[in-house]
Amino acid sequence: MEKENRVSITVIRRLPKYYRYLNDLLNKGINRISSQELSKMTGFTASQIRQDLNNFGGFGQQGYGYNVEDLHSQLGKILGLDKVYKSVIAGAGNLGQAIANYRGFQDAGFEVLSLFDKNPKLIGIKIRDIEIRDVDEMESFIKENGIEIGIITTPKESAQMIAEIFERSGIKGIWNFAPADIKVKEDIIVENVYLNESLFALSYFMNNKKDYVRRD
Amino acid sequence: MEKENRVSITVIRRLPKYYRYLNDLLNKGINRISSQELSKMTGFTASQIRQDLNNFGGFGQQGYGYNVEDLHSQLGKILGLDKVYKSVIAGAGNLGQAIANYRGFQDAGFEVLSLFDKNPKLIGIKIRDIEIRDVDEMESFIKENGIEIGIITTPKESAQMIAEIFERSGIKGIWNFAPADIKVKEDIIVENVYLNESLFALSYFMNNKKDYVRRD
DNA sequence: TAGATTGTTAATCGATTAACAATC
DNA sequence: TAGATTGTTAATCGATTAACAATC
Repeated sequence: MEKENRVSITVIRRLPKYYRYLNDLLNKGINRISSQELSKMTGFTASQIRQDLNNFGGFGQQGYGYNVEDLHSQLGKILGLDKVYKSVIAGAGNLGQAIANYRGFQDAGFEVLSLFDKNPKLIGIKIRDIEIRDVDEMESFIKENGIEIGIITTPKESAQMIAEIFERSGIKGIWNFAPADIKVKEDIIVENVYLNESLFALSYFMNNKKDYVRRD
Repeated sequence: MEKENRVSITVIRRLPKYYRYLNDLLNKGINRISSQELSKMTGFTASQIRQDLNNFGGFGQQGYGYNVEDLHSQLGKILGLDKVYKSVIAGAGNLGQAIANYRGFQDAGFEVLSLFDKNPKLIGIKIRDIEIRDVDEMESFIKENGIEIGIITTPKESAQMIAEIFERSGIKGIWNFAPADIKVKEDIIVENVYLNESLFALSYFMNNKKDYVRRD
């Protein structure tokens, strides 16, 4: 809704972290927090935290700090977590099933309506009430059910083909776990989770410990 | 081996991407590439690519570009992918099983020797030859087998406890999938994969499309 | 040799940190 | 009122881009 001049991506990537910490505070029953205390928890500087939050408005109060519940709910709105998103998972292997099973995503408003696979052995099986269907039915399922998010957990060879089905079906966002760059039209948002790249970075840091110990 | 003054983390995080593209080129039988061509493929500027690579040495040749096979192998060495790492997975649910099953990691030299869980129903089962053992045996298993990497795929409530077992056992690097910050002694490298944060970022970008369409 | 492309320095841009007046 | 802490501007730091001489 804001007509801000586009908040930088590095800021956006920190928001979910703030949100998570605020959630922890909420669960602990703490209802007031200063940027300094948040700094200790998150490792970001207090200055940066205040700067980040002020991209979206002045949520704090001088002399007091931030109200945890309020800030949590504001960040939730900013991140779009006040809505429910319907999603499907393409690829019903272990990773797809792991995501379908994970309560955390459902709790945050991301609902998985179906898994899809081409393996006949999997088709018909249910993961926590969520049926695995034939990938041939995916396009019509997405259209009929107003699915907004498509999740790719297939091998990389199938990723582009799946992405194209998503595109044809009117999907708005793709969460891609395949180690491949998928190409879709510009207004579809693609968020990649490159597990390889994360593992390789771990490997690098392990081999160059001296330089990176206690990095953040 | 290098005694460089510590290459910036943003550079390190791009290396696995270069490595992946070079791997694709290798598989296509292409043996020569310029920074300009790499730029087109990766979306990074040619200038940035040359800068990044020159943190580690001059791998190119004026007037020619880079030899794909050579650069690939150099990056592999830099990332530490020329070694084999022994790892164990704590948490034998879907996510743990997905990782144990994923050939890509084994191919890159990350070998999973065992999964661990506390659920008696899972203990004894094998995932692709990899046995699921009782988490009570984890510490001794790690010590006896010289395990270097511990992977956490448990619910967040158990993550810290698992991390402490890893620490006691002499683990050198932790790949953490639990949405929690784990605290271990400084010289253990921790690489976190926060799936929630990735999903929330997707949600944000979907809700602010106008500003972020065709971001990179 | 002429053309191409690197390696590297300098210029620019953007992000982080510091500082402090405003104010609860 | 005194103390605390924000919101915000200015200063610093670091990362990216541009430019070009070196050289294959």
